[in-house]
Amino acid sequence: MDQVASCLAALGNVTRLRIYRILVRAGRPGLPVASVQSQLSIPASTLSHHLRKLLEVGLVTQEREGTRLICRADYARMQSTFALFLEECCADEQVAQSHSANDAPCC
Amino acid sequence: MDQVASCLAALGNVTRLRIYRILVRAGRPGLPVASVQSQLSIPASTLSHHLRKLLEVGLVTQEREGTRLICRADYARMQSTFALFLEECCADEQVAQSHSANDAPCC
DNA sequence: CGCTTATTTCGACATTTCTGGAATTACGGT
DNA sequence: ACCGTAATTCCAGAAATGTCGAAATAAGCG
Repeated sequence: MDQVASCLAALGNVTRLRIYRILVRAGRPGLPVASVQSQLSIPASTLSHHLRKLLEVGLVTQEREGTRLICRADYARMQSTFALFLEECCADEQVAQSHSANDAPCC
Repeated sequence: MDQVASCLAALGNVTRLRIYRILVRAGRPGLPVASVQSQLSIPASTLSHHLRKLLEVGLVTQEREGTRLICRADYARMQSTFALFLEECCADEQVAQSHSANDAPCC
């Protein structure tokens, strides 16, 4: 629960969401930090702070490749972050006797 | 983008995540505020603040039923919040010539 | 109307977050 | 060893967030 919340909090910032989106789109090969920066035009220190937060919660991994640092989205962590909602949907719902027009299934 | 970020930020707090989870599990019928409170044992004012934030971003709706206020998770908003990631996964990925053992598809 | 239950608003405080300039470390090439 | 590029850490200030008691508002009931 805490882990999910911290991941969501990490993504709940427009700048970090942009960063993460870029990495998600980049797929397995990932991207060097500088390449991410060039797509966002924000100061390097700001980017570094945000990347660190994404690293801390495990949504992103880094691997050094010579002078550059490759960032990749961790898809497993992404999956486990969102699974909570989709799996538990209406788990506690009481079955109603009569179904009205508004009773479309929620999931 | 901003909307998605604000929804994720709203869920990126353990207390609000618990509240939202309870409502997601409750399904279409929803739950009155007091019922949510009894499952969390937090002060009413604190709960009210968090509920307001969930309302503001559209993740939760409220409807008065006599003296009680029924809260429901908005499943459409939940869907649109998470869709971004699953849909855009590796959209920008370059197709590699050779596939190594680590090249499992990410989505 | 007055009472009770349900819920929100107000106010105030401590804590965390976001931002970015300046200095620092990391790495490879010459 | 020195230089240039890549990236992080340090620092500091402004702004937002989380918490909750006390007071206020809303709705039904006798």
